[in-house]
Amino acid sequence: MPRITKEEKARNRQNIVEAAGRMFRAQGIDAVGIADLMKEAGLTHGGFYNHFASKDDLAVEVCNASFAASLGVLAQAVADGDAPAGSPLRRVVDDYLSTEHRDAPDGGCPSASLVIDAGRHDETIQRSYAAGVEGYLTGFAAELAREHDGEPDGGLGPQEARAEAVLLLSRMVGAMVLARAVRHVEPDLSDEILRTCRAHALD
Amino acid sequence: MPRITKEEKARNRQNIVEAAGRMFRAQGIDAVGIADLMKEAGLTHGGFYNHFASKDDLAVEVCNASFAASLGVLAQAVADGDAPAGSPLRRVVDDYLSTEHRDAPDGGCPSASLVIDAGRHDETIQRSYAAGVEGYLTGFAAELAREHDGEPDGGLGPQEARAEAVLLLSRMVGAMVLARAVRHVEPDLSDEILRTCRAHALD
DNA sequence: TGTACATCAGTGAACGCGCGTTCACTGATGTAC
DNA sequence: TGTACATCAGTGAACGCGCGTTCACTGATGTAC
Repeated sequence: MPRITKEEKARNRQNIVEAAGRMFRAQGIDAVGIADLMKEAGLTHGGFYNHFASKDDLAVEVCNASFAASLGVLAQAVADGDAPAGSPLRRVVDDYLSTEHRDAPDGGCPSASLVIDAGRHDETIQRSYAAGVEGYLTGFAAELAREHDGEPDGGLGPQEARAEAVLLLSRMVGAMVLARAVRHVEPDLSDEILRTCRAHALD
Repeated sequence: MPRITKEEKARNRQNIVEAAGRMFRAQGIDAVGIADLMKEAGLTHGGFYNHFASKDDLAVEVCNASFAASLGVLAQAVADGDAPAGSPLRRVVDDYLSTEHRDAPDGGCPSASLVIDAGRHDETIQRSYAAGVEGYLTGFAAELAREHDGEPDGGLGPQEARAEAVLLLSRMVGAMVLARAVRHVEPDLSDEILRTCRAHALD
């Protein structure tokens, strides 16, 4: 059958990245084999190296793509502005700390799903991860400053907004990894962690 | 040379658990091989199964032992009571979110080092992990209630203390895993995360 | 536009490696008498 | 207490397996003329 169209090759590559995005986040980078991955993308394992120099190479691209997608969702929520359901950050926090996000790590925030994998792999992966975290912090800080703008006490200064962003991300990531770690054996505890942090994340 | 004394066997077993405690926390359960482990304990790999039925079996014991040791430190801090440096919780938080704890995961809190490993392994490991988390929460809640006791506004009710404990643990675990994930490529960001959360963890 | 040929994406067998686990063996310890 | 023997912790080679990666091969696509 091969050789294949250029467009088809590009589509195959895209499929690999997307399959890896889901699988790496759900199971961890090391737990996913090239063969599994390629099967999920509808291909056989041998062709992998027509697209990527190595598994780590793919992991970097996946990390970048996952953060880009995730930050896009954040930006969209902000762009939608204040809705009946509350401020954009309120909605972001509620979505983030939802049971749906906990139970579907394959589509979720890479800050939480890749937090341990990042530190244990290539420097290039760590750099991609760190850049993603920085992106989250910048986005949060900007929105925090905006939402507190024009308040009686003068709102939030840039350093305060940044500090609040760091606190917010730490709480959300911590709550999510803990909730995921205990969810199979202590579902009530898992729910409690999400619920409590949802209620107080924006304090 | 073998056979060996009963006491010596017990000591060897203890050495294996301690070596695994350090290595699993520092590198992750999957990243540590039986051979590495046994070498660190001063033995050869073949003897492993004289002590444990499987690697997962050891991991459960290590998880239990790590949490027990870690909770012992917490209890000790509480027993020492209020010192010049501040309340027991103040000192626990400062130690937890210190750069030393970040840079020496092999001796640190298993809530943070094993948080991803737990969810990806045996149910028995998850149960051990969940029990450890529950232990932390109970300890934090008790101490929080104690420290707020006799305050003008009547202190903290049990549910409030429990909620504060959940928030506190989530913040500390989140800050620590994030700080560790970015420390090699963005040391300033890593320090910032710790510093900011240290300053506000007890708000 | 049509033809001849080079390219190269996909296939699936194969390679080398390291892993968790098993095994035959050794010889000092533990124990029965 | 002394002796004979069974036990069993440690050793290191070996097993089977799955991994990341490589390779020879195929045949449709892309391209040069």
